[in-house]
Amino acid sequence: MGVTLKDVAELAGVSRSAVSRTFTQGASVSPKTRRKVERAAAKLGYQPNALASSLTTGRTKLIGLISNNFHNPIFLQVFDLFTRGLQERGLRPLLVNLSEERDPDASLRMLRQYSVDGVIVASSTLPPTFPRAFRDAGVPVVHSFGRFSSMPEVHVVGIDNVECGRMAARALIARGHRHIGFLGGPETATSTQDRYRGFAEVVAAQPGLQVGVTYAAAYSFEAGRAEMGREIARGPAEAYFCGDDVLSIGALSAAQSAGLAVPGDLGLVGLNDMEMAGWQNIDLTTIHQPVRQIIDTSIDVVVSLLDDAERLPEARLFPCRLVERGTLRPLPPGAEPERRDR
Amino acid sequence: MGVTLKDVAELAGVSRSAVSRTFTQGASVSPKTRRKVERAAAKLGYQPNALASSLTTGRTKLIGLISNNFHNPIFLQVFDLFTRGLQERGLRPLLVNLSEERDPDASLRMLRQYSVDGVIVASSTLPPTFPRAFRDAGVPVVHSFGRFSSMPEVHVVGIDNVECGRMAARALIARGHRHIGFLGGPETATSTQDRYRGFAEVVAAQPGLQVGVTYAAAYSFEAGRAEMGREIARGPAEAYFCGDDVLSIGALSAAQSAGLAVPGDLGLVGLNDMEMAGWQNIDLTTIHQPVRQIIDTSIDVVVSLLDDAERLPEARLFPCRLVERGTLRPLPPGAEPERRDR
DNA sequence: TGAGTCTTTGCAACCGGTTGCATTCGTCGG
DNA sequence: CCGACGAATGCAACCGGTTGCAAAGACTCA
Repeated sequence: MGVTLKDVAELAGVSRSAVSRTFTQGASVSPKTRRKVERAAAKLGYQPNALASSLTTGRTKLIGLISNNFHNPIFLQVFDLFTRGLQERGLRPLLVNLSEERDPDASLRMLRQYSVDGVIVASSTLPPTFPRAFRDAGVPVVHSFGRFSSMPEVHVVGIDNVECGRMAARALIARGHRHIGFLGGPETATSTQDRYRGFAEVVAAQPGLQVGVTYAAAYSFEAGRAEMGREIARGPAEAYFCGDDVLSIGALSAAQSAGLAVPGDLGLVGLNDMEMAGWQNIDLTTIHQPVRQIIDTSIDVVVSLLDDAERLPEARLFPCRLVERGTLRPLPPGAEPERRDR
Repeated sequence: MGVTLKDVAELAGVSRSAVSRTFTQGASVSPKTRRKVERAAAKLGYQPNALASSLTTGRTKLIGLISNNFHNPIFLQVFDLFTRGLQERGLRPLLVNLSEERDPDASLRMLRQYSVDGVIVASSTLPPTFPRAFRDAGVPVVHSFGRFSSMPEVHVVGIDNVECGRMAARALIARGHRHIGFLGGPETATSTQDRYRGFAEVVAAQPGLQVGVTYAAAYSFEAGRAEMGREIARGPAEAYFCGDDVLSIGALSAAQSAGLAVPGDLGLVGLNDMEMAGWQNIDLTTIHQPVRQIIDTSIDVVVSLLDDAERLPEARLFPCRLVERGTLRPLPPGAEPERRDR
C-alpha cells in the first residue's frame, strides 16, 4: 500500500541511507543525489513514516493533551490555541478526555504505549496526582492552569488564584459593598480553595463586613443558577465573586428570574473573561485570565523539556486584571481604584 | 529508558515471541508461560510499544480528528463526544486544527506520516475537497456534519439541511408571520446553501409572503449581531430563521439593544440546540440537531471502515426537531402544528 | 602527479515489536 | 510402551526507518 524508503531508493538508484539522509535535517548528501531522490520521491508520492523513524530516534513529536474540562466554553479556546500552537511547532496533539477518570494509571499507560514526547495537562480541577504520575514515569509534563506552589513538583503555568481572590474582594469592597459573598466552584478544586483563601484574607483585614460563602456543585451554568437561587431565597449578599464565568452567568440568570436588577440589587464578578462574557446580552464584569499567554508559555515549556527533560520544575504565573462591564456597579466617584500591591 | 520485550523475555526466561504472544489476542501460549511472562512484565512495568507493533500489523489505532470549527460552543460537545467515543473503543484521536487552512495536502501528508487508521472530518463548513483528498489517498474517512448527497463520494453523517430550512419556514409561517427572513451563515458554506434552499422552497409554495434574505459573515455572535443590526436599520422582518444558535444569540442581542421585544416584535429560530440555547437568560427557540447520534454513528462508520475500507460510501441522515422556547411566539390556538411530511 | 583532507555513500546493525515455519513438547489411544 | 497429533515454543526474517563505520570519491595544495 504505502510507498517506502526502499521504493524510492530503487527508483532513484541509490541506497536506502541516501534517501533517509535527504529527508533528515543536517545530514550529509550531495546536491546531485538529493535531486535524484527528491524527484523519485515526488514521482512516487513518498511520505516518510514518522512512527517508524520514532523507533530509532526515540521522538514521536506526539504530545498528549489531557483535560477533563469539556463543558466550559473557555476550553474550546484552550483547545484551539493548544492545537494551533503545537501544530506550528511541528508537534501533534493526542487528545485525552479524562472527564470521568479518577485514576491516572490508565491514561499514563496509554500515553506511554504511544510514546508521547511530552504531556500537557490542561485543567484547573484535575488533582496533582495526574501530572505527578507522568513525571514519575519520566514523561515531560506541564500542568497548565494548575495550582501555584513555591515548591512545584512539576512545571506549572497559570494564574495566582489567591491573588485573584484578593482582587475580587477588593473590587467588591471598593465599590462600597458591605455584605459580600463568595460563590465558589466545587470545594474540592484547588482553584476554588485558592480563590477563597485570597478572598477571605482581604475580607479579614477589613472590619465590619458581612460575608457569605457557598459552593456550587460544578463549574456550570445550572450549578451557578441553582446555587444563586438558594442564596436569593436565603437572603442574598449585595455582590458576589463567582468561581468562574459560566457560574456567574448561571447566577446572573437566577437573579434575572428572581426579578433582581443587576448590578443594582445584586453585583457579580466572574473569572476567566471568556468570549461570551463580552456578549452584549451578558456583559459580565469579570477577572481576565490571560489564556493565550498561559498556553503559549505551556507550549514553550514542553518544547524546552523535549531537549532537557531534567529541567527543574518551575511555576509561572501571569497577572490577571479586572474587566469592567455591566454586572458590577462602578466605583463611587472619588474612590481610589483598588490597590494593586505587587 | 523504556522496558522492552527483550527485557521481559530475559527475566521470564522465555523467547521474545512468547512475550509478544502473551500480549496479543488469540495467540497460542500455555498458561504456565503466560503466568511467567505476566509476572516479569508486572515487575518491570512493561508496556508494549503501540507504535512499534503498528509497523508490522499496519494498524496504529490512531484516528485523525479534523475540524476547523474551534469557535462555536457546540463543538466543545462535539469534541467531548468524539474523544470519549473513540477512547471507549480503544482508538486515539489525533486532533488537527484546520482553522485557516485552505489546502488539504498539508494535513493529508501529516496524517499519512502518522499512518492514522482513519479520519473523521467534523465540520459543516470544510469543502468536500478535504474528505475527498483522504479518500483518494486510500485513508478511510467519514465526514461528520457534512453535506448530504444521494451519490456520496465519501461516508457522510449528518442532518438534512434542506429539510431543516423547510422546517424553519413552516414554523414561522404556522405562527402567522407574513414577513419573514432568512439570516444565514456565510453564503459559501454548503450548510447555509442547503438551509436556504429548503426555506425558499416552502416560501415559494406559499403566496403572499414577504421574504428577506441576508448572510452573516461568519457563524459567530458578532456577525449575527452586526447583520441583525443592519436588518433592524433597514426595517426588519417579523421573524427570522438564523443560520445557527450562535448567530441567533447575536441577533437576539441586537434586537434587545434596539429595544425590540422578542418574540413580540421580532421572532427568532436558530439551529443546533446547543446547551447554551437552553440557558434561561437566552431561552432560544431552535431546531435540535442530534449531535450525539451523529457522532456515535460517525464512530461506528469509521470503525467498520477499519475492517472493510472498500465499503461503498453511504450518507446517513438524522431527523431534527423544533425545540420551542422563548424566542418565537407560540402557535395560534387552533392552528394545526406544522406538517411533518416524511 | 600524488599525498592528505573532507565529503559522500553504502553496508549492516539496530529500534521494538510480529509472525510463518519448523521443532519440540505433552498427551492420548491403541 | 510406542506412534500420532495438536499445542506450545523458538528461530529468524521482516515492518520502515536511522546511524556508526569504513570505503570511495572529490578536492586542495604542494
